[in-house]
Amino acid sequence: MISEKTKSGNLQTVKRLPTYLYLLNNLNANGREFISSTHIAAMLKLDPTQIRKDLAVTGITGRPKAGYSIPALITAIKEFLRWDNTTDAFLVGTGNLGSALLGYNGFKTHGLNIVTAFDTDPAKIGAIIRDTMVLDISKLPDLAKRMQVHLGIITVPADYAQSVADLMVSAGIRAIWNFTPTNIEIPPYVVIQNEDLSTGLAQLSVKLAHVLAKDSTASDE
Amino acid sequence: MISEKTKSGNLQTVKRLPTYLYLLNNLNANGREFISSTHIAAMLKLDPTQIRKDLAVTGITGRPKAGYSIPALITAIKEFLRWDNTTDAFLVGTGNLGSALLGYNGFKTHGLNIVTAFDTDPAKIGAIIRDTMVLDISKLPDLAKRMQVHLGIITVPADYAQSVADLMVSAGIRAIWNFTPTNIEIPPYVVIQNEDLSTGLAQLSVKLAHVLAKDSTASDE
DNA sequence: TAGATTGTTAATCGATTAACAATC
DNA sequence: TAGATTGTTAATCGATTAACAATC
Repeated sequence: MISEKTKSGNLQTVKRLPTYLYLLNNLNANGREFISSTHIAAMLKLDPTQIRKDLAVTGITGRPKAGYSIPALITAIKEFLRWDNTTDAFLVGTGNLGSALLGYNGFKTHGLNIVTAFDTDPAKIGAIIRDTMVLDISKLPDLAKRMQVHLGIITVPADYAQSVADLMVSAGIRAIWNFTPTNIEIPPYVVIQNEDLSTGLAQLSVKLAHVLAKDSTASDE
Repeated sequence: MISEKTKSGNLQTVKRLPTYLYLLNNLNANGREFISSTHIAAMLKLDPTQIRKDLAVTGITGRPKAGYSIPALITAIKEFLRWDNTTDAFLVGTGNLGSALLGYNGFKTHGLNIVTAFDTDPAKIGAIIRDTMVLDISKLPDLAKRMQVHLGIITVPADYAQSVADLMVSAGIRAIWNFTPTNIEIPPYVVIQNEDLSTGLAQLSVKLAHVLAKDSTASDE
């Protein structure tokens, strides 16, 4: 029942879909049934044509004058993002960030289920952090194969990121969510998503400097 | 001593600079003094021309045959990103993610100093989380003005994000790092950086589905 | 010197935005 | 009906990549 054309859309579109989904869920909770691209665009300060192009990848068509069915869009976006089914994942590294991710409830509505956490620290192994058991990392390969887990989350110190990734790959993990600044090398049949916070901080720093600089030159404009 | 041309570069370049910086710091720690765009490109799997274009925004020029001075690049990138001086910040919301950010040591090397945390929960107010004091949110406006804090980090539940942002803006905060999925409305003289994890998860989900789908159609290629 | 490398201009690629006929 | 809205093609914009003279 997956779209035959596999019109996967571009990655920029994929990045915007969760934003639309969040907005649509709010509208839906308010009992609203239809929404036009014009209205979505106004709320998100985006271009209406872009909204229509983005929504087109879900296969949902709108109705002239009425717009798009909100429940239909919600279902279709979730299906497109594979958030309609649960994907099991392993997390390695139960420090501050790892523990925070284990406790983040939002993942459940995004089809992500962190089934087991791993660490090397004997003080942590055997513990239960936010309802998730922490096992010795040596147990990962065997468990990954038995549980058919394909997604791995890396929240270890940067120096260990590559070796954890290597272990994951050898265990059959096919997708890695990397929260370290390390540039991890992986084979072509594995995908990686880098979620390094310093990237966002860099952008914010530059933007802040820019907006503060404008203050002093305001008289020039 | 800030560049007179204010050649701010594009945001894509800014996103890549922390990656270069991390790599350069590693090379520097190994005692290496020069590196060419060709070698950086090979290590990061990027285009050499893109590396040269990106590095040009820092004002550092390379030497034909030798490449770029690693220490000079490190200094220049840090200066460009404003990571050479410390910026004070407030954090609102001391849940799982907020606590994790308070404990993240990496921020120090990026010039970010979270001076105070805020919450509304009486059980948390007065506590000290990872060496940072937690105050009642009602203290934020006064303190922001007295301490001249311009950067705010939002790690509250999504429903409260807008009201926290409004409070920050009224207190003189000029840059907001938003970790909620909420589309926050801000005046034009304030900048925002959205760091919603679900965006990255969406991309990874689609990529994983794509790579798993390839397995079954491998015979077609 | 010979050749690896830079810095920059031109060409290409991809994503965003504009224009507009079709439609309910 | 009149007009708000869709879906799509064409135009524009911006970022990446190719080409290459200058250079150490």
